[in-house]
Amino acid sequence: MINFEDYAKSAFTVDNIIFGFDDGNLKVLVIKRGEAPYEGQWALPGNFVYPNEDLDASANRVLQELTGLKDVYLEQVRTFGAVNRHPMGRVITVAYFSLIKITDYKLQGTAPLSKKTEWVSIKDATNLAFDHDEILTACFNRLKRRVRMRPVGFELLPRKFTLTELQHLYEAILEPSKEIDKRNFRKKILSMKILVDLGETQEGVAHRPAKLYKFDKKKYKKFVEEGYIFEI
Amino acid sequence: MINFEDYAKSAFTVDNIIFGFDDGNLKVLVIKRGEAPYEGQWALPGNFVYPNEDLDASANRVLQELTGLKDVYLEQVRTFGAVNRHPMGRVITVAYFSLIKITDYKLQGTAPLSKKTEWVSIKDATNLAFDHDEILTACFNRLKRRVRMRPVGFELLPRKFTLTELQHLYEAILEPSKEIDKRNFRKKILSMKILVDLGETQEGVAHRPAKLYKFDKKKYKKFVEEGYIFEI
DNA sequence: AAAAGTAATTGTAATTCCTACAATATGTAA
DNA sequence: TTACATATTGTAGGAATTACAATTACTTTT
Repeated sequence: MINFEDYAKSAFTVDNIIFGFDDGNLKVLVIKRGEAPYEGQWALPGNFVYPNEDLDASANRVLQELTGLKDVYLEQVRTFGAVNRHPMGRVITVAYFSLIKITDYKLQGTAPLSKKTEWVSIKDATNLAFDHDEILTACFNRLKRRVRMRPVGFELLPRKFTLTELQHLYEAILEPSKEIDKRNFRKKILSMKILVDLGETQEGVAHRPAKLYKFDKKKYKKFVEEGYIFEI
Repeated sequence: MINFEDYAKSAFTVDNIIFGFDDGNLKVLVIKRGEAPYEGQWALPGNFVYPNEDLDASANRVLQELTGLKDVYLEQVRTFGAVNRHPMGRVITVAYFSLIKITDYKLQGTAPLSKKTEWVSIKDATNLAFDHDEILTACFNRLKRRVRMRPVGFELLPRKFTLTELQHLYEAILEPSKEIDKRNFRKKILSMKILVDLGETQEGVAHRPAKLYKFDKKKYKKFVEEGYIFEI
């Protein structure tokens, strides 16, 4: 139970919007609130920033408490501070988003918290508590832009993936735009030379198995130093 | 004199980095601090967020108190909250930047505050108080990106401008990249059809006078609704 | 064993966009 | 009248983007 007196007249929090990709859909992790305000409603994961905690550290903590994961992609998006955004006082929140490999999360299994969590498709994540609809929209918009300018999409895929999976990821995120041409997408991605053909293929599929690739982070970094600019 | 007790254990502020364009150079407005900490050092303009004030409103207030201007381009950039960024306690700051027509500021003349302010070229704005060097860098980087994806450069120019002035503006902001080809720049900008030829020319110059243009905001908005994406 | 089903893989031509590059025009100052 | 300073304009070559469909490799069904 949070005692608001402890946080003085005003408080600040971080919210960490956790994105995952599963079953061809972009998903976000939501939490059912166990206490007022908005008890019983779904909300985005967040927490107060501790007095001796940097902002990024706080966002990472929220992630780790929920998923057990650390060292994942994390990006600050925007700070929300409308005077009445929190019914119990002035609370300013710094919004972050994380990109995780949803399979890793599944392996962790039980979340170490008693909170009820759920992955929901981005389009179904509405009517959230507080101003979380607005926060989610801002984070999703940022992700759409980010994914086109930096190779962060790989953070959402398993280490080994097929080109079709990668394309589906882009389609799920950029959705409203028209669908992507298979040949042109492959041409473009492969021409970047930041994927490694692992020489392996899919197993257990009822059709021609696809080749598996992985993202070559070191090579990408080297290219960046040489002035390369990722864009899709 | 600020009494830190009033802001409890932690406080939040906004910093508003005010950019102007003058004499072919991108400039920022800095303030000489009149009190501890960092007394006598240059700093970025900022202030505490009042209890009943939204964040954007707070940033606008900082701008207006300094320049008398309102209704100018304002954008939130990032929030800085390192535990020890402020020597007198935990202070989290939300960084914004504003783009103003420096000529308008000059007309205002005397700043209504007793603070000593100065326009300095972006490259000379170093050794600022607090973590303001880092904040300025973040805002400048954001501006570089923004100016290529949205037609915000016009906010820094007088209402009527020449194509050469516009090009110089882009060169000043994107500087480190190679200089822009005159013909290609004009072709590109004019092909966007978001500039209006005012049918007037420069006066008082010792050479062929250039045509004056203005940015057609309404037309741009209509194009955006039709799916147009500005890029330079 | 053959056929049907399913998704993976691959190339080319047309078009659009980007880049490099220099001569002429229009004003003021000497 | 000449010198000076900057404004204005076009074209050709190369690069990137787009549109578009047949063949391949594997599993499942008959």
